[in-house]
Amino acid sequence: MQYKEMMMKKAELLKAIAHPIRLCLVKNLYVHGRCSVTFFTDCMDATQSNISQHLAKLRDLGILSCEKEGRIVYYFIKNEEVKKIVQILFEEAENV
Amino acid sequence: MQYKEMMMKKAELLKAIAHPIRLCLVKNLYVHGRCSVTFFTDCMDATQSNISQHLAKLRDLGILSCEKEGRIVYYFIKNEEVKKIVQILFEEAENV
DNA sequence: TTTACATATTAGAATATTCTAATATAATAA
DNA sequence: TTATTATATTAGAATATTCTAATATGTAAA
Repeated sequence: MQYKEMMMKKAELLKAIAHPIRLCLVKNLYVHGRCSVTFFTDCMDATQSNISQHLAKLRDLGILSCEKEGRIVYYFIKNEEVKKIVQILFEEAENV
Repeated sequence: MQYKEMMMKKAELLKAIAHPIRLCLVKNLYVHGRCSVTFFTDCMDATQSNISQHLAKLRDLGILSCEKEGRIVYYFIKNEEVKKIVQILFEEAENV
């Protein structure tokens, strides 16, 4: 891969999680492993539509993946680099 | 610090480096330790003005710091979290 | 004491992102 | 069936980001 292209790809990865709501989504998924959309809608201060849009963005970029069980959709982190970054960002933090 | 506030701060940190040029800046600084503005202007495909603006943004956020020697300004990474993230992103990469 | 060099600043058009509101879809329960 | 629950999609206004072009500032060499 070319240098410039790599910078664009890595920057895109960072940009995907560089938003308070999306960062909160991936942090919860890092901690809990697997969460439903309703879980996020309940614990976060955002509408269902907005949560769903942010999840879709992360899914489209291949950062998250999901499994449907009945009418509940469970999300989880697919990208290992993202897991490492989340770990670094919150390793000394007390809150979950 | 409150949970939401922390998410905003961490997301802001990520957003600062979530751009191809700024990521390239911090990666070079991670590898070389200390670089002049001209160094970046030469090695990157962007105008002097644009490089300077991106450096200013990173400086304003406390991610970079700089020292002036004569008419040359040398930049370096101040934020340790950013160093760790850059390391993770490029640890397996062959290009520098 | 002017010229060249190194870097910073400003303004604003072009582009991208974000959220809200409304609606759609798909699965289960009544 | 019909209603309810869980999630997704769409449109578009509001806001933020990015780059270019022009100019300013500070330092050193001629």
